[in-house]
Amino acid sequence: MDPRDWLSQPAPLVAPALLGMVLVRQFADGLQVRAQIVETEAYTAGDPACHAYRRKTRRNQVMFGPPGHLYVYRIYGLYHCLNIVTGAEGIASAVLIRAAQLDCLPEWIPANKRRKPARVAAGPGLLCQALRIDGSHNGWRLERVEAGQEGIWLEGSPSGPAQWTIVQTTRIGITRGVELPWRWYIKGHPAVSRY
DNA sequence: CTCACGATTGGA
DNA sequence: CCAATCGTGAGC
Repeated sequence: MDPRDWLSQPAPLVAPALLGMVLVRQFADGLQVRAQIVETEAYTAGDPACHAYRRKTRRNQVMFGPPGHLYVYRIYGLYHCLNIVTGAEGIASAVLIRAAQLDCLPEWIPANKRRKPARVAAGPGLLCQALRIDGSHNGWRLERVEAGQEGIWLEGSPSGPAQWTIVQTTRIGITRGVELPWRWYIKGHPAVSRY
């Protein structure tokens, strides 16, 4: 299935389907880091917690664009958060990738002995740090590129093998739209940001 | 133009 | 519990 097709569904449908899929981060030097998505949240037009709730602005404009692109924003002036744009073009909708399990430990990860290797991407800010994703990637399209080129893409099938129990809860860290149950994670997974 | 605040994190 | 740190955008 063409990724563009299923990503054009509303974020609350795409978010749980992304669990278990692998976000592949490839660098120009040939290094590839694979991150299995274990926690997601959905944000949509009409959702008071969504950055695009009020209107289209320079920051949120990517969310109004076609699905399959990246919406990356800076948070607290310190970190970045990665979203995958979903839904029909013209309607703001995106899935926040909150946590993932990496297949290796990148050398640029700050040597913090307190954090277990399984948890280097256990949070949206940490995930962007681990995959070296920042504002320069805002608007990028999920697209497999050849070796030697920088790129970000998804692998695996949506809602792949139902080998885990998926838990659905309310979202984390927001002050509006707190009642919407639009957070999903793989039950018991060590890389989930918070339980 | 101003200024309060945030889809976070790490440390006290 | 609280500070770090700064772009955004709502409101004047």
